[in-house]
Amino acid sequence: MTSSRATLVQVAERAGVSLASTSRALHGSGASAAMVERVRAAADELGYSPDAVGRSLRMKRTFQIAFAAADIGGPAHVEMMTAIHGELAPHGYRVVVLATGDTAASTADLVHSLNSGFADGMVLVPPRTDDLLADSLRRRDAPVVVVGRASGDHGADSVSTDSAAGIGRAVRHLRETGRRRIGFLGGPADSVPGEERRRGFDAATAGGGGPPAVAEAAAEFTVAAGEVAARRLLDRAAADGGPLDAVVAADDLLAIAVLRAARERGLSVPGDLAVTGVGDTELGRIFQPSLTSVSLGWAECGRSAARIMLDLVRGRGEGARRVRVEPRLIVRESTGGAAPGAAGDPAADTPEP
Amino acid sequence: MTSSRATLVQVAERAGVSLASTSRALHGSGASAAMVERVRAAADELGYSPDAVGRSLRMKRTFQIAFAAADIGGPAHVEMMTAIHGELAPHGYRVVVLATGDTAASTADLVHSLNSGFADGMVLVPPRTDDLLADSLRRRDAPVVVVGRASGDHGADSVSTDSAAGIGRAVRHLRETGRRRIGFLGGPADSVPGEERRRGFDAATAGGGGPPAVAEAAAEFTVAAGEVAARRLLDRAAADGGPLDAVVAADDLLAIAVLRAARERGLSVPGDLAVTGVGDTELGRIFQPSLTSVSLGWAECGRSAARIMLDLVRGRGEGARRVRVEPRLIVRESTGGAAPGAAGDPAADTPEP
DNA sequence: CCGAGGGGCGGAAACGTTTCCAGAACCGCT
DNA sequence: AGCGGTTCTGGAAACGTTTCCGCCCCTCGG
Repeated sequence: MTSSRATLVQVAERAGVSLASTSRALHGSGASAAMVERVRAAADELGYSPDAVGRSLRMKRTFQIAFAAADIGGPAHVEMMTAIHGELAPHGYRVVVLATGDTAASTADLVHSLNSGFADGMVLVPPRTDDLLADSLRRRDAPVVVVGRASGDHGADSVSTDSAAGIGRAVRHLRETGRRRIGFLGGPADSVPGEERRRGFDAATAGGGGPPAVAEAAAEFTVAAGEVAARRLLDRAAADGGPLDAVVAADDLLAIAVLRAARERGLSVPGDLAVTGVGDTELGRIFQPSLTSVSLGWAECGRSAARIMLDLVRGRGEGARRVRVEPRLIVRESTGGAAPGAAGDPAADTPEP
Repeated sequence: MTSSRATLVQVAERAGVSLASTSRALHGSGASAAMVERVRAAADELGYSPDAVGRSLRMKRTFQIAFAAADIGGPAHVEMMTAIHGELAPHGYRVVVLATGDTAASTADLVHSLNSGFADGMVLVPPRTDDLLADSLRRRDAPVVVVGRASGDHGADSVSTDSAAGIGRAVRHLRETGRRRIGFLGGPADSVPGEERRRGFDAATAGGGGPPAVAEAAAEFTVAAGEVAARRLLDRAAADGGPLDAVVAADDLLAIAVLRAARERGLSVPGDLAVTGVGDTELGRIFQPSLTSVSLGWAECGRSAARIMLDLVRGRGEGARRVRVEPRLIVRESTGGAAPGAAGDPAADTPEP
């Protein structure tokens, strides 16, 4: 906290030239070499650094992009945020993080707050959607890229992964490796991912000839909640149609909960029970047994969203784009895949598209 | 992207009152009830929302706080960021995330960039420190709170945990539970945390009567790098003074690497080998066996830093504060502690201060 | 009834920057 | 020498807001 900062006018005075020339010399073009030299020197002497706010006011651009999600600490959002930051920072954009809150209404409020112009655009991961949110999206002043399926036709661009199809791949993989009785451990049914993944499981198991598929839902996407639901799931299946030989979980944390419940009951994984998760998180990669998981490509979603956003704020928006990132199944030990040589080494994993 | 936004002048015209009164009616005080009513109505009709940039220019406050760390995706930084956001958002402040880069020089640049005034202050987690950074901190225009030990006396406030003392607690705990030959698996020796934790281990084991302590350092704080170093550590100890019965790792990821290496060699944990980590990450809580770990209270660090920052930007800065967060040892299965009833349930853990 | 005080309002000046516009200087060409 | 064109410079006007400073008028106390 030394002195109060030098302004452009002071630099101009010191250099003995006009304000306009000073500005041009520092940032714009159309200044002579001598002028640039002279102004640079004056600026250096004064320790001048341009004021971001003044510049924003004039240029009507803040060089900031907002990233909003319900829980900014969750692995999915962290991965996206990191990717977004990595994509945006080299172009001179800053990332400001916001929390949507759990409801669609609070999310709509957040979108509305963007109208105060503190950022040039927003990458939004809505936890839930409804008409109110769609309305809010339609009335926005700045570009918004929605990550994940968002209901209604707000005019916003979107990036999403077909997690339902991803679940389908997990089910197919289990069938192909000889599993017959597959259970589903889902998440909160009223959340965007919870609903979609459940739908994927139902679609993948519909029309199968065997005993009806059994499903349970955890109250939250956490190991603790998952463990309770996993016990219920295993018990219910055993009592009603025979024990499961595979569980598809809607999330890696839930899958790990299944792993723990299985160990409680003395079931070996993948011998007695195969388990798959969703998200391809570091946790699942490192856990023992390592976890077969549907990768939703969060980092890639983030990158795509950031790139679209960059186009939009630069005025290259041609209609609402809808980018889809392909889910991939990463086979590891929990469904009988090979143990990776070194943990965290992606080359050792077996992608199965 | 409907129409371009309404400004305060337009609201004033519509309400038929002066600009000054309009501003007062909406935000300030000293406006009659009738005036407030009238202006509110006009603002609503026009869908007015105040411009953040204009306001910032005038008020010389952006209502933004920067959070900067080397890898914003790491568990420590994520936990801090979440805590900072949680503390700041209710007071109307936004959080913008920045990456420092790996070196002290790039960190210094980042601190310098704060002089452009895009944020009112910065919470900084420097990956490495040197005189250049200290200089940069001394010349800053906006308040900075440094998290973690930062060398030199820059005048900035700081929040840190004595991780060296935390390592000491881990060593004491191992001694008290009958471990005799304790090894250390450290991180990069030239990083701030790597250096400090190594120092803590040396201090805790100095003067012990037994065979000299054995230590290895991983190239990075990752499981993969840790596994390589862990194998070296176990081999070297066995060849030179007898096998270890405990390993203190400088990080939870490194501790998990030790767990894997132990399993490779058929060592039971905690039977043959006790293992402790640092960071009390979710990964360690969930892993099997669950990991005894030194909690550095990252969330608390973040909260404290945010609170100090809030005081600073509000002008209540009385000299450089140095807050210390106490490390706590969380005893779990990997050193013989009880298995938690449900994963992630902190009440089931055994804190040992 | 008069003066002091205060609450409420409007005019205008900032805050720091970029950029439009007009003018000046200079160059090359006929 | 005259003229069209290019290159550079300076003046001034925004951008949207808050707040200082007068001014008016009302009220209250003497």
